[in-house]
Amino acid sequence: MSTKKREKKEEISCPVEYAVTLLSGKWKLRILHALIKESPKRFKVLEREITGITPTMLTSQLRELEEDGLVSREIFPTVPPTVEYSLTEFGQTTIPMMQEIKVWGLRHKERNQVSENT
Amino acid sequence: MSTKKREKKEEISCPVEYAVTLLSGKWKLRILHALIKESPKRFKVLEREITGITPTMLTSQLRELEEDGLVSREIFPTVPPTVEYSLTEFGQTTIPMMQEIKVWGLRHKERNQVSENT
DNA sequence: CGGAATCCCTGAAGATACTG
DNA sequence: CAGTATCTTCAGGGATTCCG
Repeated sequence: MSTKKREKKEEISCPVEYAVTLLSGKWKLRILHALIKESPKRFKVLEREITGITPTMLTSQLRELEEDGLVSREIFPTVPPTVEYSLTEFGQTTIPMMQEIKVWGLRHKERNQVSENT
Repeated sequence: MSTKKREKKEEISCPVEYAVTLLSGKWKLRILHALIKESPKRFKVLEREITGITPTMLTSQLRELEEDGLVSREIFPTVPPTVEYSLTEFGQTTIPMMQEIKVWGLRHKERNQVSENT
């Protein structure tokens, strides 16, 4: 059953809380990032790219991103099954946000390293 | 003990993963958001503003934000103890990112509501 | 007021096995 | 290949209590 605690999205007022609700977790942003870099991508490609994720988690996170309209899923009835994931048009609206997150991540990383190395 | 799983930050290469590691969780972004809106703020003020958070969580999240250099803590030895939290200079580098997150949250919220309410 | 410490429970997520 | 289903574990986080 995919009935989780995600159905009370309507009651949220704060936009930040809203975004957090949709994007929190270790993997959502990583998946979006991978799809922003290149899309569509196959399941296995995502799995290899997102280091540390398990297939189970990848599936569940992709499903949630799909539910939220950020990612679309296309199945090709080939003999070895092929499934491709793409950013939807709405998913692409996350690009500026993801860009800022990436920039900030870089900054913090550098900051951390100068204070820890040498 | 504050020994959590957060000490392997140095091994992370992906900037997005980096940011996620530092900001994941329901509360970090909410706290930053609250402090961006106004800073410094007292513990109780934060607790009231961030609906749903428990004092325990607020404390622990503030400690982690402090460790990561995003937030600073100042104690005033008044009779009823006063503790104020502020964004550090580095914490203020999150402002553009937070702004994008907020903007995106607003977008998604509106999008959701038109498809759910008449 | 602003915490720290403790107890406890739930649910997130890993491992494994099986299917189309 | 791309999943689904099940079982189990473990730690995040709530409630409560106590302290400076």
